[in-house]
Amino acid sequence: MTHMSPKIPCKQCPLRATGAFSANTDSEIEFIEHMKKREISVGAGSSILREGDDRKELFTLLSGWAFRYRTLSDGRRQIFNFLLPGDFIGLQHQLDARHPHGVETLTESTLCVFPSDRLWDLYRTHPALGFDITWLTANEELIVDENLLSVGRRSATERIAMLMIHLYKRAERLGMVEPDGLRLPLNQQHIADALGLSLVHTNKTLKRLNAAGLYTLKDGRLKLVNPAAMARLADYYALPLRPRPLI
Amino acid sequence: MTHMSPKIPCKQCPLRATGAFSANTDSEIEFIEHMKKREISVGAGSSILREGDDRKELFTLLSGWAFRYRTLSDGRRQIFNFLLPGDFIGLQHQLDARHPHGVETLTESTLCVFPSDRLWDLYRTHPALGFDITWLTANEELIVDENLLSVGRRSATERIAMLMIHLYKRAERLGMVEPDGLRLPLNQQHIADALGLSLVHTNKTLKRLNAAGLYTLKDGRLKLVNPAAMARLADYYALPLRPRPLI
DNA sequence: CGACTAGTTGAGCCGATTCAACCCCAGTGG
DNA sequence: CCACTGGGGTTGAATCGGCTCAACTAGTCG
Repeated sequence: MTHMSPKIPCKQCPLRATGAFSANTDSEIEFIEHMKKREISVGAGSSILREGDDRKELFTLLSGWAFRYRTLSDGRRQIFNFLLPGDFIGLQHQLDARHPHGVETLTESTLCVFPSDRLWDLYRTHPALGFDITWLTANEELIVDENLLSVGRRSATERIAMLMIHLYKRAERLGMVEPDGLRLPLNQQHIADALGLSLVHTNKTLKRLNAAGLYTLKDGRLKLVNPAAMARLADYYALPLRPRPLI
Repeated sequence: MTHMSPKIPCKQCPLRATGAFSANTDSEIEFIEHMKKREISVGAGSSILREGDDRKELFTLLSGWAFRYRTLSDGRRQIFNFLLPGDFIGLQHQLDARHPHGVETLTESTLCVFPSDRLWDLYRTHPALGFDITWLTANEELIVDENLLSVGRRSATERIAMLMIHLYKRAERLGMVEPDGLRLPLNQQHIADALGLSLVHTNKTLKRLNAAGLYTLKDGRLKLVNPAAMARLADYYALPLRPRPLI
């Protein structure tokens, strides 16, 4: 299921064309390109990192959806976050011999692969890129904080509203929302595992929100019928969107 | 409640003497010392960062306990993590004009204060320190991940076991565990808010764990009577302890 | 002596869980 | 061509973990 693809030059990176990312100097882009060992394409449901792995590679998700998760020894699973194009993967696996998380794709995906032994070079020769990596890490933490707030203190209905609006906004920023809606590759089990709910209760809550006219979902295409009501439900505040770094 | 204290030279930093932190070069320590604008001492229950603040300062907790939290508009509060000496505070507040979290002390504390406008200098002139900041950020994220797993997928009993063992190990590493136990400055409301539980249920669950002989708590001194049983309950695995960076 | 904070306990309720069917549909293989 | 299979979704019923409400205790501080 994994193939090497022809390596896309970073200067022509399709992500940079979206305008969602901050600009880099030519020298920085050259460095990233040099650091990029290869590019892989995988199918839906592929493991990128396994729990307990000590793989020494870093990734940028170039296209597709994925998620980070961890399971308890009896199989209970918690999804920490969903990953969208531009997200950086694998830092935690480098820093520590910790029991880290797993990463699995939800759709066909392509990833840029970076050997971690060049990470130090990156900090040394291009401090601005080092800064960017810190930014990405801190940003990932903000999202996990937000999820923790949901799971700890929001009701099932509020959690689902929060997840939908949050994913929708992130995807929108990347230009992934098409006229007929946003292609959502999650099934209800993923939603349940991200929100700390059971599958059955997730199903019933989804139906209730749907019946209340807050969203439509046809053939995996999500549309928010009443984003304002959804945001109110979730106690969500839209944030000013600024370009974010891309490695 | 806030005073400036005589600035402790970083070379004689009491935290570095614990052996829990990785060594730095003289030049790095000098830089940190130069960047450290001042040192503040605050009482228990002081706000270091408020939600919504856009304060442009960074902190290292030098002594004492604190916690990071966020509240929903109707007052429900989620504690993301407890902060111990050596923890770095305030990065998220720099990166984004986001609704970030608040930080509040649990005990009298002292903090090193760094102006954030020298952060870029740090990356530029001492890339190893930049790397360290990324490490600290990624580490903080690991802890939040772990908390999210607890709140999402563990039972009340398991969550409390996890919190106790986790805090105990972190404090132990810093040499904060004394013969009569670990001084725990949390009340049951803090525990409830960290674990996504109600106060009443937290109380009952604590009593049950106590009656089961898993821990004792007298005058705020925590002792784990049966750490192995506690770890089994929480599905917790001890990790190899390696020195961690200190800024 | 209030007044306040932190902890404790019982009763009743409800949101969410588990268990168990059942449906639909896209493959797949005989 | 159709029977079989498996993944996802849906639904009802019974149960339970954790919630809310409410009251009470112990200690501390002014």
